[in-house]
Amino acid sequence: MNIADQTFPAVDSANEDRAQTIRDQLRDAIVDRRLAPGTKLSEGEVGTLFDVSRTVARAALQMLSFEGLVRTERNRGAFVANPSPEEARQVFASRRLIEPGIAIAAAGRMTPAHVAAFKAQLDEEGRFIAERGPNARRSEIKASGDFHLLLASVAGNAILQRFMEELVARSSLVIALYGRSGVSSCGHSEHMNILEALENGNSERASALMLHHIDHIEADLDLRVRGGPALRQALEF
Amino acid sequence: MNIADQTFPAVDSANEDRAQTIRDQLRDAIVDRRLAPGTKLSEGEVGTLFDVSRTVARAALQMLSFEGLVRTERNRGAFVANPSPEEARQVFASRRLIEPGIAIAAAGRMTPAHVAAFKAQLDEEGRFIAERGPNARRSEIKASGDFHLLLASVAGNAILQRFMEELVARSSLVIALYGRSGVSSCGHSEHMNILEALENGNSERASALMLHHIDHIEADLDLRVRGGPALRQALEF
DNA sequence: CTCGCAAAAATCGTATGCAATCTTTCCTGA
DNA sequence: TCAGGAAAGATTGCATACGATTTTTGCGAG
Repeated sequence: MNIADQTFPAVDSANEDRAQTIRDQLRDAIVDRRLAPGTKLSEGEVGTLFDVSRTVARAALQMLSFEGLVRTERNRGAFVANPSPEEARQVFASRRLIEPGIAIAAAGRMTPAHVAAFKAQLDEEGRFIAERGPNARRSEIKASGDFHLLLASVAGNAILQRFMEELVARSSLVIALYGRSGVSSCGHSEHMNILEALENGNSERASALMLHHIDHIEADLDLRVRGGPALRQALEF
Repeated sequence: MNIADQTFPAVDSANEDRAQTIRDQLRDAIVDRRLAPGTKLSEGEVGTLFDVSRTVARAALQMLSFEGLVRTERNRGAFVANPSPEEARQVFASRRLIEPGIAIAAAGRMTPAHVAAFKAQLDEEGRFIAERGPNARRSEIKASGDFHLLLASVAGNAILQRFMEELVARSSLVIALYGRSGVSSCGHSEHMNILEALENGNSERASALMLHHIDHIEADLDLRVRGGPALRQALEF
């Protein structure tokens, strides 16, 4: 897969920072797996695709590299990240540490508006699971991540929210790479249980459910190294 | 305080990324309080000081803005961050969530070499506390942060380590801004207690001590808004 | 046909230039 | 004297240019 095969919506909200817009689009493409891990993102190509100069494209790539979604090598360029099993484990270890606390914080701040937003989110999630098709799975992974991001935004801590944005994005990459199959529908019901606990203000239960949920997601991964990591990296897969 | 009043060591390890070196130096200057919150960091000045073009200076400032140490405003430039009391609370809320878990992870991975490194670190910390002088306090804050960074590196999770780097740096800013006085010596003894628990592999105790330690640090802050935050921001203080 | 090496092409790192925006200065009129 | 506003200056956003490094291509020897 080459980045030139992608098409990107025009950058219309021009007033804002263009590099940020490009970063968001590339992040979506990576998380959606439209850009495969290892894909080279050359500054020139990105610039041409988004109709900006290399300067702006470079800034966007730098941002993604901070988030761990792309890896940059000096004088060689930027590549869509290809997380190792060890990195995958660290992503989930971090989530286990942070997300139960976020669930507790969110439980104490739920409003009816939040509940409605969660319901809408879970509805959409359910719809993607019902669908069966090539990009339904992508949408499903994305929607599942959005549930966790919504939770983080309710928790009301901007720093933790940013951490979660990074962790969720990296998780999506990891799931795409190492995911076995269908914990997803199971995950959907777990999301609903978590929401129920949140609605009842039962923070302890929400926290415990979240912890189990993360364990389940990770348990669905196959993190055995296959073929040796050196070869994989050498082949840029 | 103006950035031009600062002096920076020459960038000698030239082979590496120059923007990164500049970022590190600026970060040290901010954390050490040699650059006051609100100080303008113009691309041109930074470039001149480090003898690079604005392109490179800009990249360094962008990195710092990702870490939350500088705030950038479009068409206006970059300023040393001036965390609000609310931001300060969020920093410590994040640390309360993450650091006890880091302590647990670290307790299971301590080696004699790690213990020695911690002892050296605590010795240095004690030396700075003994000293009394204008920049002894700076060094003290920095050394105190280094203890937490050392702990994070022992925990062996690169992602959490990066999160902690950001949180410790922002904490240093917060302490410099809102710190009352001398919990620091008290903090030193708490560090020693934590190390003791780590040495004994008593992860539960290390975790609990860490949580209290963070509480103590935050309790020493005076987070009441003085003069109204709008005014402060308007005056760039 | 394959291997090795040199030339060509592509890509990156960085400096610099120009237009747009913001800030400061200074002048004018009340 | 002071408010208002225009012009000058400073600074940022972005594009482009050029040397340095890497990758690819092409060619000749074995």
